[in-house]
Amino acid sequence: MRWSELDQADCPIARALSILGDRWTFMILRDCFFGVHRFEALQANLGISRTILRDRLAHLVQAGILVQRPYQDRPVRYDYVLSAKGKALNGVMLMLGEWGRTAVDGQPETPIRHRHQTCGHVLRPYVACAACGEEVMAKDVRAVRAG
Amino acid sequence: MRWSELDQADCPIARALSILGDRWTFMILRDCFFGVHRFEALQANLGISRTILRDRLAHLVQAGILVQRPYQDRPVRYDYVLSAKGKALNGVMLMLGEWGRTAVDGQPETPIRHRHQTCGHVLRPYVACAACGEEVMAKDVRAVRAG
DNA sequence: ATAGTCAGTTTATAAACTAAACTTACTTAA
DNA sequence: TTAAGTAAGTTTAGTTTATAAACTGACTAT
Repeated sequence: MRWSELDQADCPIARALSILGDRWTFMILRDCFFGVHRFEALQANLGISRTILRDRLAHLVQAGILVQRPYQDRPVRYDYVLSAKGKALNGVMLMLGEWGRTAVDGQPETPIRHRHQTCGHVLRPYVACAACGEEVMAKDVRAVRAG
Repeated sequence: MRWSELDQADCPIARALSILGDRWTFMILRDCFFGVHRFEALQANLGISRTILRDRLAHLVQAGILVQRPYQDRPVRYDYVLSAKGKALNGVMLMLGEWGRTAVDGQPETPIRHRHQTCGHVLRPYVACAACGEEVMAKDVRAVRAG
């Protein structure tokens, strides 16, 4: 099976990954969350090849995750900024960073990366259930398979 | 820059992605969360090539995310099951699925995939702050860049 | 004029992926 | 006791993708 056929899958995780699941797209989005918005800055920061960056940015724009916002004319140059759909990835990003800190590095107390502005504390994100507000543990989730 | 150099990065998201960020690893883990544990089952279910599956499973075992648990001898055959480190990805998986449902599909009411056993409701996961318990919005997170 | 910036495009080369057949080590049914 | 079947790979050949580095075009600043 080709990766490009994955958007047909009967599973929201598969469809999400058909957009985000390649080697650089997630990293580009991470930079967008950190305020890096321009081609040259992304290329220099990620060390990605320019060909692939062009390709991935075009995909993300087409998927409605990034939006091109011109910041000059003659020649036209764009900032690549997160749309609402892109900003909706915030939760995924936070949990991915938390996993990297705690599970991969084994040390949650790395140099501060996020602060929760509303309460002022260093952010330790966790996933909660909208119905009961409790933290969702893996063992308490009954997954129903369908593709 | 090569993808393989990414594990050196000074960012927990980058280090997480150096393990998970290729085209199939996340899909393999999704299947593990859904209870698919064997080579043939994963291969048939994902439609991935056997060469890549072998490679990715070996990587995940080496990274301590999956554990091989023998289920027969002569010849030895293994189940690939999630370790604690692997189970810690639960939050990432849930948020990724939620993003797929709401942002990509635009319809949160797809056929039920997860139920929260402790409260009995269909799971609508969100990311909360451990300090204040409030939902974490993208605008309320001050990200400090460092690589 | 000359150099510099930004966002690409082109090209040759290198790496990764796919599909399909093959291998090993068994088990079960005829 | 041969013949199929199962499970987990490995091998091979061919295709697809990615990389690095140079090049292009449209400007701006000195």
